[in-house]
Amino acid sequence: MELVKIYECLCDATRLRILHLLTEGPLCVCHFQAVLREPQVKISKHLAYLRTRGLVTCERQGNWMIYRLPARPSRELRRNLACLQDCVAEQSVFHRDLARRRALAPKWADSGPGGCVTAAKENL
Amino acid sequence: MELVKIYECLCDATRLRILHLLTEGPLCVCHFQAVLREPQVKISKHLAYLRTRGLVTCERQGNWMIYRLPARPSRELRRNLACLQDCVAEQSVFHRDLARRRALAPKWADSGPGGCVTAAKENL
DNA sequence: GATCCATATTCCGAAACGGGAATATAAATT
DNA sequence: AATTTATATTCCCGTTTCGGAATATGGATC
Repeated sequence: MELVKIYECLCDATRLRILHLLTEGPLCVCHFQAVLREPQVKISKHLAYLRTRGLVTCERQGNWMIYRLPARPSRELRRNLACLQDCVAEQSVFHRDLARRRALAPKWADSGPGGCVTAAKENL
Repeated sequence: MELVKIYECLCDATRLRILHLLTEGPLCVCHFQAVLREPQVKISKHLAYLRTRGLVTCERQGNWMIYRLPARPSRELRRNLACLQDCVAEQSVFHRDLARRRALAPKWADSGPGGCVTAAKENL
C-alpha cells in the first residue's frame, strides 16, 4: 500500500522537519545541516530514506545535491503534506527551522553554492 | 513529538483498516475479526498498540471489549483521520471492509453482543 | 594527479516491530 | 466449581530502524 509507505516516511521527527522545509523550496544537504543542526550522516540517511520511497527527488549540481519535493506528487502525498503543514502550524521546532532557513537564505544567495562551505564550518 | 506518535500508528495497513472502520462507530474485537479476516492475536495486538498511544479507547462490556475513537481527539489526530478518510476514498481494501461491516451489522444487531459467537465461528 | 569538499555508503549495536504459537485472564454460563 | 467465550499477554524469531564512526565516492580545484 503506497499510503503506508508515506506514513513510514512521516514517522520520524527529522524527516518531518526535512519535508516541512522542502515545502518552501529545494535545499542541498549542507543547508539542511545548517538549519536542522544535525550531523551529516543523519541527514544524508534520512534523505536517502525519503528518496528511495519517492517522497523527494534530487539532482546533482557540482558538488552539491539539491533535494526537492517531487514535481508531480501523488494525491495521497499532496494531501498528507498539506495535512502536515497544518498540524505543524503551532509547533515551535518547525517554526525555528523556517526562521533559520529564512535568516540564512540571503547569505547563501550571496556566496552562491559556496555558501555551503561557510554554513558547514559555522556548524562545527 | 505527538505528531510522530500518530504517524507511527498510521504506518501499518491493519491499523489503517482498524482506524478507518472506527470512523463509522465503535466495534468489538470479534467484529474486527469478522470484517478484516485477520487472526485474533494480530488484531488484538494492533488494538493494544493504538490504545497505548491514545488513538483509540476501549471499554469492557461483559465479555466484549468495545473499541472506539477517542471522544475528544487532538487537533492533529482529527486532522489526520480526516486526511486518511480522504486518501482511502478510492482504495478497494477499505471499501470492502466497510461493505462487510455494513453487511454484518444487522446480524450483530439481531443477536446482540452474542453476534460475536456467530461471527467468530464463521471465520474459522 | 593530488587534494579538497560535499555527500553517500558501510558496518556496527541497540532497540522496535510484526507475526504466529501457546498460554493467561476475566466474565458469563452451566 | 468447571467450562466456555472473548480477549490479552508472553515468548520467540526474523526484519527493520536509528544512530554514530569510519570509510568511500565523485566532482572541483590546485
